[in-house]
Amino acid sequence: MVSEKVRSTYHHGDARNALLKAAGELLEQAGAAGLSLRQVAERAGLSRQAPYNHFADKSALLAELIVHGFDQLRRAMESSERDGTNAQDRLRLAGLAYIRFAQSSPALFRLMFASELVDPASHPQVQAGQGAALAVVTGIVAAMADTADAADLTLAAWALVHGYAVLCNEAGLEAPDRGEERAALFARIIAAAAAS
Amino acid sequence: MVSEKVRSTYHHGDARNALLKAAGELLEQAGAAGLSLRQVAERAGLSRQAPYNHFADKSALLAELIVHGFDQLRRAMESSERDGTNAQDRLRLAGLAYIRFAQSSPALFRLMFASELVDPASHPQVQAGQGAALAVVTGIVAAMADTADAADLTLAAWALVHGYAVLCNEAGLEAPDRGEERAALFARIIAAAAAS
DNA sequence: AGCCAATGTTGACATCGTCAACTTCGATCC
DNA sequence: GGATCGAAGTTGACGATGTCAACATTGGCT
Repeated sequence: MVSEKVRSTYHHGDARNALLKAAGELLEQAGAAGLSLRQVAERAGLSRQAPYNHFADKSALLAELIVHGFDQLRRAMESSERDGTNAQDRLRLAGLAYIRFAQSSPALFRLMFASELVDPASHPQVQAGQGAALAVVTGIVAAMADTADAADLTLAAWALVHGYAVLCNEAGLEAPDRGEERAALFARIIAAAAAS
Repeated sequence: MVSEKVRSTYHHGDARNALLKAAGELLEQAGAAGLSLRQVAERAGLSRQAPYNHFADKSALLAELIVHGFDQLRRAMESSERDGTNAQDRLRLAGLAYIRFAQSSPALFRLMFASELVDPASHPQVQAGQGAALAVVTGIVAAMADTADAADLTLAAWALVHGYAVLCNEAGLEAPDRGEERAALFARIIAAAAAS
């Protein structure tokens, strides 16, 4: 099924993508700390050192995974947000997409917000990805509050959903099937704050 | 200043505490991933293997640090909460204590919510510490809402403050000196939700 | 005085990230 | 078409790490 075909040529042909794919699989399976470059290379059918032909070092590879993750997250929020009937509903759907993303890719989600492993400051692409994802939230909240409060409420909305997602994943806050009602609760809270 | 006194006896006398202290220092300095047991032992004036006389393995040592961290956090929230003039003000102060804790010990705070490094499920003491800290929030929020909404709002309050703290530390959300106004904002939001 | 469990130490091993040096190949120029 | 050159791939080596074993030292109890 997967690209397990034995490499017949000396050159791989698509090593970079193979490495990224292998890394993504190992990430969810072993966690970011347990992910070793050597295992990634082996799973991609390459030697230990091969990753260094395509990435500066381990954190550069992880940074690519993170960028891809923020892309997925942004797209998930954008596409589900469109189905909302009003601003509060759109915020609810975006929040739900955020929570679902964190639930379905917990290790990637953790990595995306682990500045210790991959410092966004030294990987500008990561910062850009974060910014693009946040912009979705900003866009929705702007429609709910007057401009004076929009920044505060955007921050609160992001913090609320992000905190919930983190606490569920890391502290076992509550069962994963509560996501839907929580997204509704959070949207209601932000809407109430916008109205007051 | 520190306990740098050369050990004259074969037995250290207070090895366990010395190891914990050294680990705590190295944690903030090198991060949880960069903290090595061997460095901890060396800093405590012991040999590589000495930690294994007092802790089952590396994660057991980290678990102890975490427990101590939750104790600090709970105490900080409890003591500042007492100065509040009403429920909203008490929530504001507890939130501020939470944010300040995350700012002053970022590596410890990260470790406390990194289930990948130290799984709370396999370290019951960690879970207990988390629960005790959360109980403070529960106590405050209970005074703001009728019992039907209390659980929802407790969860929201925790998520809001935690998310903000995480995003500041990990994503550089905003400058650390905004903590005070943010705590006030968050308390206002929860109060508004309780009233609606 | 003598023993024993707690505590401390060094030896050894597999694994990891990464630097160096070498090999192989495919595209480009005469 | 054959030489060439850089990109891509490979193995060797090193220091660091967590941890298992085996051994050394000691303080307290009998």
